[in-house]
Amino acid sequence: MKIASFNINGIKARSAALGRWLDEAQPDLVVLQEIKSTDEAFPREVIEERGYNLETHGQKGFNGVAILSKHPLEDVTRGLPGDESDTQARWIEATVGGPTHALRVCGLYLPNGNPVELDSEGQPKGGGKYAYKLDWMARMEARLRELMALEMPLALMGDYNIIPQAEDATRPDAWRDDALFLLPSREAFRRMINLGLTDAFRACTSGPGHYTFWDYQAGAFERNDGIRIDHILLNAYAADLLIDCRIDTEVRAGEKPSDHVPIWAELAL
DNA sequence: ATGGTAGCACGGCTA
Repeated sequence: MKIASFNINGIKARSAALGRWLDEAQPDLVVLQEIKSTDEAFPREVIEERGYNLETHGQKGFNGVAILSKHPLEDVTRGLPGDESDTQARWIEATVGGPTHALRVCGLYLPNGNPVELDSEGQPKGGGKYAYKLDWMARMEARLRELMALEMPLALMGDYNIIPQAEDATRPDAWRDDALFLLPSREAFRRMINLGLTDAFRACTSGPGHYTFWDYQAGAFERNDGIRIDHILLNAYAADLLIDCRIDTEVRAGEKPSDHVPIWAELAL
């Protein structure tokens, strides 16, 4: 089973590009981020006409996530638990059955967190975007602790807005004080990894020069000035089934591309 | 310090 994550940056503007990639890559399951659409306005045709089931968790204008799958999706839940007042659409879960095992999938769009606002003590300012990011990550860790009790394969994938290490950026110095690379961000990411998750990409490929995002501005892609912030994390049941994980870099050179490219993993299930 | 680009939706926010 080939599973993938793609920050589509606006599904209405990206239907053609998504269709081209689906035809080429033939994934079994995809989580999308930044659909920037309500559920009602989502252009479902491009997905459904290719034989995918579709579950959306949308929002007007910003954010929004979705799961598409050739196999039926079961036990779909929407929203990250832990804060009833949080109205941002950034989390969706579903279970998909393969020939041999079922897989629990979480599709996530982790908050960006910029601008970083700190108080006089150097702590994230309450109500600010960086505090929201760290609060959201704490809630994700709590949900992950529940999911780790499931004795079945688990994949958490999406736009994490986290640069895990310096080698995951062309110019790490440029990101030193950015919410994507600040130490508290990377510590919160590592805490989740340390609960027993495998970074599928790093299980298959080491070294610098592998990115999933290039800014639209200043010709970042042409200069290969990128960052690796879209990740597929697997629990041990899923990591034991990992065959390969790759980034579809060439998608960024296509017509009217998203600023992110897809990342996918092949699992033996 | 600014401006550089893009999406949504039509003004300004988000990234």
